[in-house]
Amino acid sequence: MKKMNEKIDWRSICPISSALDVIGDKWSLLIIRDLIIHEALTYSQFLESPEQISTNILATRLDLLTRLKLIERVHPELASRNNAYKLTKSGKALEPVIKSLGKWAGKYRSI
Amino acid sequence: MKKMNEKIDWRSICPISSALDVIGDKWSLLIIRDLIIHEALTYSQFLESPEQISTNILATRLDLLTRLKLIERVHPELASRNNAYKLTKSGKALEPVIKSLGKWAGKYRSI
DNA sequence: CCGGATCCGGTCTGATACTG
DNA sequence: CAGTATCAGACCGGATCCGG
Repeated sequence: MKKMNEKIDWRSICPISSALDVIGDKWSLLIIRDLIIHEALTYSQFLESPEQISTNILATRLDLLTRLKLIERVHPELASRNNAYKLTKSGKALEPVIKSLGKWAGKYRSI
Repeated sequence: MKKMNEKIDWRSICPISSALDVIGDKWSLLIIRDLIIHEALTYSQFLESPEQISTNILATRLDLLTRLKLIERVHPELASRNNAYKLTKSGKALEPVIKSLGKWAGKYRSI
């Protein structure tokens, strides 16, 4: 551990390491972005996203995000066919993060 | 360093995709976090971070972030020895993103 | 068809050793 | 101190296959 003698609030920044399994992955964030925009999406609807995620990657990410409880099935009682995914409460709570990220990108990474 | 995936550039359309070049990578984000906290750090100081980045990864990430103009050398006129890195203006502008991410992690991901 | 699972070549990662 | 070189293994992603 490093010394903590700064003015910035360390505790609001340090948990970043724990968030890395979510935001440290490109595809996971894109899935969350899509769900923020569209509320609920099926497996094949994710595949239609412009970024062209491949099926195996999508499957592993959906599984990961489900186990992390950031997303969940819209109708858990149904079979997988035509079942959609939506954000959980903690998944929705990422919206400010994604929005501030989008704001930054629009300002500093526009072409 | 070469581009990792040279396909159709959807990043020009979606700002989030464009931002994922930076924050879609675990180590890049940690480097930026460290620089937000410490203002300026040398190569070996990065290596002391608790996450234990390895030397080759650190070198490639510092190079990537420099080329993206998110970080820069504190004394460009000096040789690399004892030279530190700091955030550029656009790098600093990521602070709100990182803070909101930290806030989310602190609330929804137990430390 | 839909929601994945499996296979496989190629790329990237990261621990370690090494160099100026 | 600030990086390279190396190399095995993990991971990505495209194609294909499979169960319901």
